[in-house]
Amino acid sequence: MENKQENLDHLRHSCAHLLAAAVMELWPQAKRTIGPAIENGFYYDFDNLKISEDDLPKIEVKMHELAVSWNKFEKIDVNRQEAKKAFADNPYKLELIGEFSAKGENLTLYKSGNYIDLCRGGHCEHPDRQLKYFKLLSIAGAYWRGSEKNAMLTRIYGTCFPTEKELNDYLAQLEEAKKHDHRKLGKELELFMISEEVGQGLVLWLPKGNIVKEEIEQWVKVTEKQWGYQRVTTPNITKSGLYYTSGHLPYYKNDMYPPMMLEDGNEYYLKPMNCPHHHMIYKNKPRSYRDLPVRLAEYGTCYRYEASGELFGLMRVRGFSQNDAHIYCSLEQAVGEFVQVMKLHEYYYKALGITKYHLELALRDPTKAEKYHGDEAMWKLAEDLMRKAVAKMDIPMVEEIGNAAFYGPKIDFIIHSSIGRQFAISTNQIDLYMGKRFGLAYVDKEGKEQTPVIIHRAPLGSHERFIGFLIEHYGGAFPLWLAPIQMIIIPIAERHTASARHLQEDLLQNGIRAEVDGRNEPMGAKIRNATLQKVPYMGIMGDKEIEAKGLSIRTRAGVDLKMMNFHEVKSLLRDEIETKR
RNA sequence: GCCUGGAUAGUUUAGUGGCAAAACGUUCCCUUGGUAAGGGAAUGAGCGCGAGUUCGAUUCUCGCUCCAGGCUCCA
Repeated sequence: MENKQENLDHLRHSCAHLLAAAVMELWPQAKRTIGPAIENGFYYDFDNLKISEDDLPKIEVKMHELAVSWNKFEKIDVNRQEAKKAFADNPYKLELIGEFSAKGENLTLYKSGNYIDLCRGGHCEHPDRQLKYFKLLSIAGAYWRGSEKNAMLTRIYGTCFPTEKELNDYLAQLEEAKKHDHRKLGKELELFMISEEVGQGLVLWLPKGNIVKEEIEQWVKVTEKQWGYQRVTTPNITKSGLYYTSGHLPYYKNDMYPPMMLEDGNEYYLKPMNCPHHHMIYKNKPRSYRDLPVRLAEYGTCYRYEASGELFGLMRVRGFSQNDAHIYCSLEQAVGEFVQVMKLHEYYYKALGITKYHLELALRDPTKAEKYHGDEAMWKLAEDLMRKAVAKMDIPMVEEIGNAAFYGPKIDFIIHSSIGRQFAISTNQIDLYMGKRFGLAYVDKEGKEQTPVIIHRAPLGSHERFIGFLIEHYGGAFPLWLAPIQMIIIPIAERHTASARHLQEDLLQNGIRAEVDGRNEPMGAKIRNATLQKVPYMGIMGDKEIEAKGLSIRTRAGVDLKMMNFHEVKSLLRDEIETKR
């Protein structure tokens, strides 16, 4: 398995060489930089190259032409002088050569056909036979070495497979993924919109999308009550002082909407997070160790002024409502509470059929101490507590250096969408820092004042991101309990419409979201429309059905469930609505 | 924020330096049907916004806004 991946990487890296060779033939003035294999293909970055996607086919043709003469990759060992001479006109390669030789690494060139590149190796054996099934996918800008301080290069993405079938399957999968894009489905199914007049990154929930949102929210309220949370509501704006206390101001000012100045001289900010508000509620009265843990939950609306290029459908927005809560507990309770938080995640995800996810432990970057608050011992303890809790679970975890919050490490749940995108849905922390900043306290058994540990958690992230994820997860075909329209009744002819309306009333009374398609269209057209709208159940009503006081049921998957009487229809739907969550 | 590309009826798209096209949708008429599109008619954009070039700009140029693919960032 591992070997297979390695072979694939070698193939793709070889293909990157081929891409660079073709580009250099077509645009000799371009400066090559690097060209690695990546998860689903490869890329190569160039400076001084101005091309558009229309040029990609031309490059592909040239690649096929060149590949014929590439019977092998020949390794050439060189010393520093030789390497420098070979890339004298390429500052990027010179930079790399300088670094490699400073580290004492051997310098190697690889020659294939007439093309030579600086490379540490890792290629396929027979490029002329193996480099056949590739496709250039897109071009993009990318900073040299990933730093926005550096030059913006032109990146060409492509992919390559050992066989034509694998390539075609992958390309078909990309096409399929486009159909599941939540932005496309959001428009087609009328779930949400973003209006230029309202503002970038500000979501307007349409009636159908709002049903999904409210169903989720209702479910969360019931569930979290059972799990020992108390619900609160806090306002969307706050005086600036709270954010100086938290330490977010002035450092994160750029990520907040600018303040409103009031006549009394106070600045008010739209809240970028709910934490300080919940802290104020905790602080509202003296707390005893007997009260702990205190778990305060809210679908809190936050605003963050994300950079315009970051905005992405529902997944990255400027205004959103978080499935947020803060748990105030003693140090001894922290691990147990954190375990419970992770179990709540598992409960939610299992119910929704989300099976692919992992944890990401975000630690601070020790070389950038100035970015972080708090002392060494606090960071160590917070990390240890979270690791202890994770050890009790069976969820894969990766570690990321440098992604920590400024006041502590965090653990994100990353869930994988059906079309291969990954999203950080939920951020969780054991926070040993903010309690002190906000002067939070409880009285312990000995009558001494202690600072509570704060656990931040948001299993379902924000409504916006989470529903965006669910749209892609289900491909728009929501389970019955979430479906905006649960059943559509299709009268065959106009004389059946009154009975259809009558049944609709009955279903509505039974808490089932039913509609009637009363248009003057043939039944086939109505079925087609309901199927495209991914309505779970269609109920056909004609003479036979009225006669038998029944309904002929068809699912959106095209399965004919035959005629049922009204009572059976109702219990079929009610049972499914109640059990499928 | 940065790079590249885009913006034409409610939606999806075609197109042109000289009156702006189609399909779907919507409305009406005919049809009253048995499991993924029955027929006809009408309606609807002045081509993202602003400026420039031109006799004339939706089309060319510049700026801006928004969208897409990336990069960077993400309390």
